[in-house]
Amino acid sequence: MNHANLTTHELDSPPWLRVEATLMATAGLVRAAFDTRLASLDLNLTQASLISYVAEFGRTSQTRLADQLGIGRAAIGSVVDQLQTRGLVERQPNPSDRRVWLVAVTGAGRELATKVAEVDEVLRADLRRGIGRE
Amino acid sequence: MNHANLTTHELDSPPWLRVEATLMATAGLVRAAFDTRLASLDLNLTQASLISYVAEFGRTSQTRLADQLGIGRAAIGSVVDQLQTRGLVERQPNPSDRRVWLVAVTGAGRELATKVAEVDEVLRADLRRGIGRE
DNA sequence: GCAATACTGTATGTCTTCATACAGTATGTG
DNA sequence: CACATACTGTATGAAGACATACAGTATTGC
Repeated sequence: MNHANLTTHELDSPPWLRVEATLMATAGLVRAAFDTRLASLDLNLTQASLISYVAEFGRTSQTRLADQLGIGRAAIGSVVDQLQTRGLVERQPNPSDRRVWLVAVTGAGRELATKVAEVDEVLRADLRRGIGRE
Repeated sequence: MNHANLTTHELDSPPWLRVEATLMATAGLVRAAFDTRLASLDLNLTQASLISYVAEFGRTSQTRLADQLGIGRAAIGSVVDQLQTRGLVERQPNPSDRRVWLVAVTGAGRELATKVAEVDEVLRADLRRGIGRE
């Protein structure tokens, strides 16, 4: 739907900031590919990463999530809000530090995480096979 | 300044969407590295790419620029606005098609483009040498 | 020629992220 | 204990990009 002309960018184009533009474009393509495939689960890449991480490593503070996912604390808060609204994760207080929330995956969230893992596996195989030109 | 803990993300972390998260993080690092180095020219990566492209290939329609730079037409319009305000590029009418603007680099823009090329060369060398862990 | 179709650039609203500032809580030092 | 300092999560405003819809212009088919 939104990746109609994803292949328009010419990777064999001349050297005006070629390396970086190509990398950025590739990253965009990968993100788009994920978003497309995750759309059936109604998740974007960030949300899926967060759920996957918590499902695998258990309750995690938001600051740690921010570090692990490579985005800021403010952004993490908003993502947790979204997932919490949908009942996929929940915030639990940390008895030993009242500043932090421990983000935990719910039953529904754990279920969804397994589907995310399947999507991940398929797409990774596709990438390895070298779909298109990435 | 804004890349204080860029290295916090652990590239050797477990396999929860590892490949994609790493790629996205790396792209972010590269973009950040460019933005930092281009900040002295008061340009971001998109603006620099646009100027470099036009400086090298001459007058170009906005749609073509959008395709080449891998962003949408709406976004290109806004970038051209910014650069035009600063007198780095200008919009010239296309006599044979009154729908399109031909974006051309000005004298000041061409001058700046050479500096962008220098920054590009330096950073590319740094990347090749494998600064940090990218 | 004329209608239907396609294309260009712009306007608009939304989304995601960032940077900054802040209040509340912990921690370390004297 | 009191104070300064550091840390956590949130609020806020900005930037950059997207998708969509639109008006104006070209092009195509009849």
